[in-house]
Amino acid sequence: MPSPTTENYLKAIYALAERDTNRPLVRLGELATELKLTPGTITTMIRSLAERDLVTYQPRAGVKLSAKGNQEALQVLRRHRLIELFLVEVMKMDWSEVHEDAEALEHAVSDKFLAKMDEMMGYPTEDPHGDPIPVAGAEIPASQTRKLSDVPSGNYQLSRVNDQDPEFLDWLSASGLRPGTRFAVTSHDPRSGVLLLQLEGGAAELPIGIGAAKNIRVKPLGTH
Amino acid sequence: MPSPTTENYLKAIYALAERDTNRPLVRLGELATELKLTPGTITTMIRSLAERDLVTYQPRAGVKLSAKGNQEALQVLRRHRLIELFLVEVMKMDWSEVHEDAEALEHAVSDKFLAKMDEMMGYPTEDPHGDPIPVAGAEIPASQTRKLSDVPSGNYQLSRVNDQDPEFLDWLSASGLRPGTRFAVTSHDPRSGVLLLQLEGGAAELPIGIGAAKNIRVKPLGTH
DNA sequence: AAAAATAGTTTGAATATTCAAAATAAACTG
DNA sequence: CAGTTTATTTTGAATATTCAAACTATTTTT
Repeated sequence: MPSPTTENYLKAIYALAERDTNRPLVRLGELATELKLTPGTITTMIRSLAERDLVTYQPRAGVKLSAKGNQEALQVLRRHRLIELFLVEVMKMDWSEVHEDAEALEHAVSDKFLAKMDEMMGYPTEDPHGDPIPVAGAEIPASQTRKLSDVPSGNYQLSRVNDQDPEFLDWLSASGLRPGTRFAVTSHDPRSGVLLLQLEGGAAELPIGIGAAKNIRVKPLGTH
Repeated sequence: MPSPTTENYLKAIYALAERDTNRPLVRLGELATELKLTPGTITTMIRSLAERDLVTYQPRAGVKLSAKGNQEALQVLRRHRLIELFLVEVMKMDWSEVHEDAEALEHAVSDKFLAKMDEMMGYPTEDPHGDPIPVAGAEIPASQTRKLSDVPSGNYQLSRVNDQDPEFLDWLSASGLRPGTRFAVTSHDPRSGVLLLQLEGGAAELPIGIGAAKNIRVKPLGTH
């Protein structure tokens, strides 16, 4: 059984690789930032992960999850997301306050407890942020979504939110933006760095910065 | 925040002190057995706990929880027992399989999550084994119960079970013995080491060994 | 291409936790 | 009480994880 620390490294590598879709290698510096550790620590730990065949390590270039490491990472992710959903659905906690709790619990829940949660919620496939809940043994379908920051004007549905900052999540809910919400991008000004969204049923247009939009993934809808 | 390891030591000291009611000092050897660690390890760790004022340590004699250590221990116990009850009541897990899960989760749950569980179950005062759930800031009332192994013939109500072994717990439930169950002790033979119990509504008498009876605490009932 | 900036690695050290084995103290025994 | 047994402590060492600071490779600038 990998230690919590190991699990966190694998999760971070997975997340970074997915973030800027399909970068072949994750640089160690990114990991240092993500995990808030010093570069030297990362190098040391990555060496150890490589010895255990959890990652492929190319010194000075970066790391990549091995098949084994990927599987591990998906299991952690599954636990994390199932727990988040559980906290929101069953424990009635707010989606903005649920991430940290899940972060701790994901290293402590047994398979049995996990199975109970899963069953209790009817085998859900998405967590409260719209992220897919990996299933043991199954591939995660390559996401059909695009970053809100990269998208032309048109109609979209909010798919996932890749930022766990409670402030941000609160602002999102307050603005009516949740996974599943439909809206139109009415303008996108690269100079000011502001997009304007027209929510379904929303009166005024909602401005959102490019930086924030990077952490939001959307699914294009027909122009209907 | 004490580490999980620290929490486990404190919990173990508390449990051992309570077990043979009010021994002034817990010997390090008992701790070694309880925690399944070598004696040297215990000595080392106890020294560190003493430095942090969590215990009073008398070399070669034993340890005692300090006020601070006691408070810590009670908090861990509260978490543990609330979680056990939650797993049984809400997650529908069997009381015999719940201990290990709680053992892991007790170091990972946030105050918020704990509060939600507490509220959800209506602020319960006892866990599935009949053990009291400590409340922050409140004393635990000195238990009015006696060990089944020490008790004369008469009527009793099962109060607590101080053994987490799933086999044992399963046998107990199968025999109809749960916290709250009423029964009479009809005979107690110190030579054979067997007690006979007559369960309320139970047809035959139930024999139980002295060793097992030591881990069961009962409340005397009037001879009614 | 030499200089400067950036990213990554190495080294030496610290902390927390654990073990095995040797040393010591205390308790028990005849 | 001398000898043995048992409990505890000490010592030396290991593992996992982390840091700071010195060093090195790579990339970017000029």
